[in-house]
Amino acid sequence: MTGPGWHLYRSFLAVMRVGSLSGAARTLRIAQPTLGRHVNQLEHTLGSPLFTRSPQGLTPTDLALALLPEAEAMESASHALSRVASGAMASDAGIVRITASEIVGAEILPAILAGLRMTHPRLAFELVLSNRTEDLLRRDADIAVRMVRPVQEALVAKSVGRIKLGLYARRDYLDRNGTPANFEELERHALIGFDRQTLSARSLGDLPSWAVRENFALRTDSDLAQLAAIRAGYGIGVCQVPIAKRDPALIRVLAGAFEVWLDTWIVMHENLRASRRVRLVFDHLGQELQRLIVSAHGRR
Amino acid sequence: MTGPGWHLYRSFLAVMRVGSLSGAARTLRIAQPTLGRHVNQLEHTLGSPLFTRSPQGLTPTDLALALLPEAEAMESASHALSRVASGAMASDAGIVRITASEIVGAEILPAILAGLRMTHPRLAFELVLSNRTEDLLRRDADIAVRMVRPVQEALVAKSVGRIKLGLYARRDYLDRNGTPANFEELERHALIGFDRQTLSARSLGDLPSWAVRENFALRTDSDLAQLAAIRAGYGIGVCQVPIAKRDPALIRVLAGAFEVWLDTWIVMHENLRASRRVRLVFDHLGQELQRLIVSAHGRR
DNA sequence: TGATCGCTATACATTTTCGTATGACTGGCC
DNA sequence: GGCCAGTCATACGAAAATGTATAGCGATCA
Repeated sequence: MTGPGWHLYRSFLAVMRVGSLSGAARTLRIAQPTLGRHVNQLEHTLGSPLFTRSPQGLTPTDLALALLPEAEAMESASHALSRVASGAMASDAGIVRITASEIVGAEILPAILAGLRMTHPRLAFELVLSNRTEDLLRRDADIAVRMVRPVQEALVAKSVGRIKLGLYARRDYLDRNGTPANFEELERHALIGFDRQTLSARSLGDLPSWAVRENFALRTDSDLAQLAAIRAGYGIGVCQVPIAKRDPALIRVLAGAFEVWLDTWIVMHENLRASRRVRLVFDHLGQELQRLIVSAHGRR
Repeated sequence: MTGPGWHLYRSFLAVMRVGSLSGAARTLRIAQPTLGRHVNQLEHTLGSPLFTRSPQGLTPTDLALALLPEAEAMESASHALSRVASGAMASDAGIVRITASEIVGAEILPAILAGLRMTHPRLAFELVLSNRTEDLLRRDADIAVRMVRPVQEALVAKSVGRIKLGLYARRDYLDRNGTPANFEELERHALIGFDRQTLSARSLGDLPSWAVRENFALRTDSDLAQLAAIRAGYGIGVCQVPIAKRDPALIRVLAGAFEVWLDTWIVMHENLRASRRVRLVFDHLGQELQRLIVSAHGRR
């Protein structure tokens, strides 16, 4: 009827991650026999074994592998619940979990969050850097910064403008290799691009003809690695204009020919409207991002 | 650190729904003092009261209202977990939870599921009739029948063709009021349409000029009520062609002028790929829907 | 080959949680 | 006004879950 208690699945998750009863018991700070009983009980109610025991530890069965993502989803929900409950009384205390792309999360958010924490020192943040768009509905995060317009009805979305993308290289690279004047010349250069076609690459729409995998002299799906390569003078790559402007050594190339805009949204789950803490962060994030974008594009 | 146990929130949910400790205890089949202790403990760990007690029952505070959707999300995850675990060993036993639009769920699915249950009598189904598209990611259902192409990466989607929509009325209504020959004449008729603009109405794209709220002689957002009104001879309304064909009394009007196609998808969560039971239903549903659609449009 | 380390499984005392019984209170109804 | 049906709160014995201590087993290494 009403499924097994949550603590059974918590123990199950720990065993799946650690691989042994003893180790899992240590991480959960409970006794090992307790954990063993939990697993036994879960197996008993399910009617099938979850692990094959051995003196070296426990190895999961197919059933355990099938159950894993579901148990993880429940864990996400549990964490979300704890977050909402955490600073429920005070409006400016508690945890806010934010997801964003790697670039935004590493280059833009830290400064904004630092400012926010100056005025609200009781806030704490959790950052999840990923390009998956489903984090909010699964409640893996409270707030998301996304480059695509959200379509789900249960989400509260706010547009913060469009971020411009441009091609950049470090000054000394261009001094050594020359500055390309058109797309044809680009192919002779050390291009930095994606490895497999990632979501962030796809979101740019149809790719120009030179932007194919074979032309890239450095291929990686990590946007941060691409940025680092540009900064290291490796070659020419795509970079967000507001970020590139902070580094005087980075020079924009083919400014007239290559210019792409990324629609930027900040999104939160509808349920969190009532949480003043999340709203506070949501509003602040919206203001700062908006300010950042218009100021960067104002003095272009 | 690790939030309060799930049983506390389960008790919390029951109290929120029933409104009293005693009543909630009855629904959960536990003792009333136990439930009271649960609520007390939850309030203690949160640091704030959740309810204001009175001899008439408990009324929730703002904090309780904020926590409610989160706790419900966790309940959904818990149910999904139980479903996956339920018939884990056998491939054709257990519960499969399906969500679909009202029309599909009430007019099309029952027959298909009945056939499936003939060959697999140990299957059980749960039907959720709603037009919300987020049910799958929130794990409110295992399988969804949707009229929009899913965009989330975590979903496995299969197209089953396009369902045709047409304007229909019962024969005797047309005998009494005449058959419209063009859209202008349509406005003199008893039109059946939406009340507020619903999602299913919006998914049709831009609406024709006569399809505005003011022209409707019966306004409801329930697709089932619209269908019932057509069948009752109330007037002219939109109906799926495969469904209308089953009722000889329903006559299509303006067949050449009004014709809209609904892309139809059947979707399941990626996590459930390993579940043979869900796959079984997924495949069967896909086959039957596909068969239904092509046969209906073949002998048009 | 014997010592050691890590693992799981069992035995028993302890703590926590739960259920039954009961008291105290409020509101409606005759 | 007094009775009754409903509520929440408290007391105490019963049941369940947990922790400590220990035995048994396999792998590794000198």
